[in-house]
Amino acid sequence: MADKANQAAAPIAGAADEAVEADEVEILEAPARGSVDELLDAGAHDELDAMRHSTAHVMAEAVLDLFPGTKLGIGPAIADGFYYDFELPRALTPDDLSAIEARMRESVSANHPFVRKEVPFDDGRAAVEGQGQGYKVEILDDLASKAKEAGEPSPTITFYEHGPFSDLCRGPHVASTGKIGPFKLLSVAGAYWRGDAKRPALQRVYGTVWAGQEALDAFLWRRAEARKRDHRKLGVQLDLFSFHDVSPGAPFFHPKGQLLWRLLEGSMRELQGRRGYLEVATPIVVSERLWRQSGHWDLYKEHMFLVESENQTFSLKPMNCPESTFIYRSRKRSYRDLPLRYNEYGRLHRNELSGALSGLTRVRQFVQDDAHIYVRPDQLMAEIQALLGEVREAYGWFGLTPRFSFATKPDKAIGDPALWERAERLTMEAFAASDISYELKPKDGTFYAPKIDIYIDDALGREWQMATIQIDLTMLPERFDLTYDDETGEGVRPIAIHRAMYGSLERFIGILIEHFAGAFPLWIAPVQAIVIPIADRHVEPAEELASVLRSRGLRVEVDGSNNRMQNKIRLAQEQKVPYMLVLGDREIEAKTAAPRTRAGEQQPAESWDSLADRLAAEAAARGG
RNA sequence: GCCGACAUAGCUCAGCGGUAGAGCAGCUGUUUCGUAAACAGCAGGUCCUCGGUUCAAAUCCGAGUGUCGGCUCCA
Repeated sequence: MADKANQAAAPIAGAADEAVEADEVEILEAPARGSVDELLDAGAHDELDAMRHSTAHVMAEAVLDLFPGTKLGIGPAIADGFYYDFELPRALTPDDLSAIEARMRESVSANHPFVRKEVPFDDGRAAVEGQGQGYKVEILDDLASKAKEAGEPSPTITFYEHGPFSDLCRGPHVASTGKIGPFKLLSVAGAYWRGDAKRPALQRVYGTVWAGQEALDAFLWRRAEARKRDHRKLGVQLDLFSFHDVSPGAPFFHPKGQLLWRLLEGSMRELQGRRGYLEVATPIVVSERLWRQSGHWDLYKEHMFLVESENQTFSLKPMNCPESTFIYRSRKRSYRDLPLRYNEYGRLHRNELSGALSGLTRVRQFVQDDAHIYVRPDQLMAEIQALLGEVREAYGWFGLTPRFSFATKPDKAIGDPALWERAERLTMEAFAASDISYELKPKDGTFYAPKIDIYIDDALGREWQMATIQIDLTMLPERFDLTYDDETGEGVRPIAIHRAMYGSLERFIGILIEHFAGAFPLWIAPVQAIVIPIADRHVEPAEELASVLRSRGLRVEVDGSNNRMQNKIRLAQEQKVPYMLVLGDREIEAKTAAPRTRAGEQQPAESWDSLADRLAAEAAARGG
């Protein structure tokens, strides 16, 4: 992102350089003011970035003013705002943030111009060192050594000044502090200098700034909305799952959460059955010998849970792939056997850092809807095409539109280059044949496989990486010595495709909760309809109606409590039950029901049977 | 793992050195109601755990556990 921003900013910086020759000093023009949408439409994202970066400078000015002696780290523009890393004598509190914000507003009101100064390297380094800004000195020394490696002299460096504040900075900036739009400081968090746990921990202050008040408000609304939809909160509210300290990083699924899980799993099983997958199950506790053979032992050991027994070391499997090869090799395979599609709902354990755990999205154990497909090289393209179709179908169940990326051979890759070339070409042809566009990510594949990643944007416009398809040319086939006999009886290596559609079921459920804000589509709603009898005398008919609906496979509850109807509706609404069926004298007499949807829509009354047929059909159709 | 914050009833939170509180949920009773909260009563807590300071600790200090915000989107 920052790289992109910097590249995009390059022409501006170039123009500035020319002006510098004429005048020594260049003031960059401020971006045109307007809504963020206008800026984006105008392709002016980098100008918004310039403003964000400028705001970071103003924040640094304020912090330096309030906490003299503060050492500055870096302060870039980021996706929705900016941050700056500081080394401070004490931890910042929320009150400090307000004080910093107030001080920043003064600087903005003063409308200090941003002034660009270009100085020879050594002078700049001396100045920074004189200010006691050790981190900046380190940045400069890195620049110098990089230049030296490239056989170039130390570069000229630039400072940006506004008012009393001066900072080593590549720019660009807005013309003056007054051009900074409405902003807000958001949070403070720890961050290592250069992301390195061995280096000092700095305090990172995050803020956001936008071109206009509406844009800031919209951002803050999205942020608040995301908080409301937080799956950790909704999971408790909707009684789907809970977490307990006896097993950090692992959810306890309640009946409704487990039901949701089984519906997702069932739907995928149905698709896989149609596509000729064969479900397998492999052991969870596996000898370390397997991981030595697969190569995971060296690379992944510290993330594995180890178990000792009778002088042997076992691990809880962190991935399924090596084990499916044992099934492949359990008998001699013929070219006629392929493609062989093994799918497995395997429970995996990965010992993530305790600080990295978070709800359902970062867990220590999860289930992957994994599959390993062994194909002949001549079957590769057709199989990829089929897989792309599977992705589209499965994501369609949730009304999600998948986006695809394709990552090709990295520099340090293993395996036959000709095979790589062929696999990449066939994959691109499969995309073309499926009429699917994709983003090409050159050299971004894994060391053993070109890789297709699938992304979605959720209801709040957040991007999530979901499914993945890896075309494994060498890892499983070579390391586990997989072969099949071709027409001439000669042993040939198959290609192994690793694929997961949901990825981790846990994470997928977390994303669905946030995407739908807990209001699941009918087909996965744990309770699809609730019958609400108005008075006691209506409870028995309510049970009758529920039976009719249940006989069509619908998941139905009856609220037989002595609450008032209004309260029953409110509770059902809070549980995001798709259909509420209020039953009183009128309905019972006519044997009808008039559904109220959770959106508050009142649907016309219809007979119990036709209602049951309609809802059952809606559920069977899946779809978000 | 590291930095910072937080941990009080099932949930959301108040109390911040002097015997533990509210709303919601729960239970019991009354109410039988027409599309987002009927009324009353009752019950509910090793104030995360362990240690320390103090006449006295939910409150202050230390350690542990868990949760939350982060830990290159690089001048």
